[in-house]
Amino acid sequence: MENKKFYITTPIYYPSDKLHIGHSYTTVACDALARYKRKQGCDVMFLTGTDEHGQKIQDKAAAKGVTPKAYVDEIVATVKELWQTMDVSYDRFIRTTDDYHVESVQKIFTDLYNKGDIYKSTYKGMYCKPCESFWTEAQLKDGKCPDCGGEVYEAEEEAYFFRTSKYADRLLQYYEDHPDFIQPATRKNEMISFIKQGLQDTCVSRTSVSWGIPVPFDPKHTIYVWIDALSNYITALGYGNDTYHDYDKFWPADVHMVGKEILRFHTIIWPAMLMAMDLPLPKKVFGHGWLLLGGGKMSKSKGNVVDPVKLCDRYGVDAVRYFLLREVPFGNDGAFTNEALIARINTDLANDLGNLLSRTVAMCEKYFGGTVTNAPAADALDEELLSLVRGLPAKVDAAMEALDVPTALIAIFEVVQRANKYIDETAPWVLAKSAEGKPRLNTVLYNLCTALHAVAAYLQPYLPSTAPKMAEQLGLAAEELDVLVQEGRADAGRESYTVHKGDAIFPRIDVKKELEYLEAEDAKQKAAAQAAAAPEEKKEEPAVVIEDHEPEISFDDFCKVELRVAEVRACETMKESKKLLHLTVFDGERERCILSGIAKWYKPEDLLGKKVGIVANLAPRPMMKGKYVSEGMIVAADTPDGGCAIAFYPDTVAAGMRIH
RNA sequence: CGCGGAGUAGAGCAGAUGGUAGCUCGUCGGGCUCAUAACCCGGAGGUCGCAGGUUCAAGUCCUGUCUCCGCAACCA
Repeated sequence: MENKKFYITTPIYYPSDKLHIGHSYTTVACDALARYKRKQGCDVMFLTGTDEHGQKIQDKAAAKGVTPKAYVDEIVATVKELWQTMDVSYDRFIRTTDDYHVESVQKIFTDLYNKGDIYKSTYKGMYCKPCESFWTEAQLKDGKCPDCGGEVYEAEEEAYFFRTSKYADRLLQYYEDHPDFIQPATRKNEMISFIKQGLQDTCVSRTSVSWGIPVPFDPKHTIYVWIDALSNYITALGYGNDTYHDYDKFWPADVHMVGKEILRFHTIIWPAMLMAMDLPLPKKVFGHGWLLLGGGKMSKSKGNVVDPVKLCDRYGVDAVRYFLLREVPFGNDGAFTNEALIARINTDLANDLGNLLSRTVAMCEKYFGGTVTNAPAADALDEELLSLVRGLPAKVDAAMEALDVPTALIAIFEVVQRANKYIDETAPWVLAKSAEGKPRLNTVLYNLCTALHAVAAYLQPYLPSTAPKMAEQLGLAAEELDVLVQEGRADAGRESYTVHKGDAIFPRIDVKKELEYLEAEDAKQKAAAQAAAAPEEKKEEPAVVIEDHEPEISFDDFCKVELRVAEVRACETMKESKKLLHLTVFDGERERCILSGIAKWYKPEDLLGKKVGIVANLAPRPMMKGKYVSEGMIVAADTPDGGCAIAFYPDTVAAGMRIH
């Protein structure tokens, strides 16, 4: 059999903060696929890494008083630790700050420039010098700057653009010729309609961001995310550099696994770049759903991130891996809850799998001193169990080929469930009571061992540390599991099994106790996030770690922010927007219009007549394509649930009073 | 106004090409005792968001409508 190759990638993660369980989800899914392919004998390249450039990291590092590189070095160390903790078997880890990547990216950029697919242009628009802002014709107010009302003039702000628009037709054609390119299929239509709305060329350089790869022939420009980040999938193989030499072997990639939020970049910009470079396109891009928490996407500022390290420490890596791989339906969003996590561990792993192994091994020892021998299946019940076992490889393979990991696991657990039922049907403890029942008893236990042998073998990619434990109890060498998967068989047809009882592979969790513990932990974390989000709050809050500090400013700088009390004189929802409230406030001198993105949490009547704090000297901002101008900002604190809380002043405070 | 997704048993979800409404958890009842108070069987529970329409037949197709959630315009 030829040695097939398999190249799979995770997105490269942005190390502005520690990674959370959502990142683990993507990466563990890739790991399962990579491990499965390796077991089948494929030559696998599993790539992951970090995307380390850009403004946000530059800012974060500055706030912390360290260089960007030092900042990301620290985070990247935690990323690698996380993958080690979670048994992620990546073959290569790329950092966009790696020298070889930088070298390749500069070559790619130059190459595309020479081919005419990257061109230098300017932002179209009018520039207002005092505001340092560009405006489109539509945004201008009477031909003047909508911010300050000053004169604007055409300016020549340079930037490089990639000709994405040129490839629109070829992309659509490609989707049609390769119906499996975008997975799952439902997302394909979104991409098609996005292209049909008309593609803009992509801005691929910035002059305002310094933390990045310089454009080699024009160093005041920094290469902006797309070309830098997306090309990691080929630079990591040695494209354009001499550090690696696997490009010919592994490109095109078999799968780019990405979150649905970045699917567009991977199915439009990246393929267009490859077309421009005359390189083959990846075979599949899979946009998976999100692991939702409390109905929303996880985010650090909401204080609702789940730390995978904590979970692994408490429940074991394989339990967490199993939850991630099993709980989220194929291609859909899934919810993370403590209850669901514990339920999965208890029901599937402890009750079904762990207990099956335990009872089987216990009976082998109790009735036969540990050794059961092969005997022909004599019964319809035996055949039912064994045929399910024999059908397992095909089911798992079909699911894995479709990248449907949960279905592969379901197939494996069907065998587990059938085996538990088989025990009930054959009632070994009854057979054990009579001498004439002994041969039958041996057959039953032997068949159970066979089923468990198959289960352990096929579980390896998903539960890499559990499978060997099972093998040990079943008296199998680790290689004996591999042989089955490699040959696509499930019925080992072994002469005999000599088992050894061991510890429970998944101890059952006390649900009530555990939920109490987890809720206490969550509350702790929320309090920390709340305090971090509103550091100016009172001291009675528990002491917590505050992240996102701003750099120190002088008192004079603070005084530049004119905070004032204002009275809400009118407040309405807007038919044009679900998120905005349209407020008319009196600031002591005049009424002004403020649009605030708080409609989700406040009703007009909640605010009407109230005294609130506003930023009074904030530059007016045109919104809704210039239909409205918002003249200020309501002062509000973030809340842990992602909402916000507005501070109200007592009626005794007159509108217009300064807030310090 | 726009684009996309979703509304099916208490909860969470399946239900290509229309033909007796399924799964997991929970619940109720039973069985078993080898096993991690685990395992196995059975029952109850749904007018499939609402209103029309096509059809011998619609959760499944069509029209309208309500609600929820994302995305983009817009949360200074």
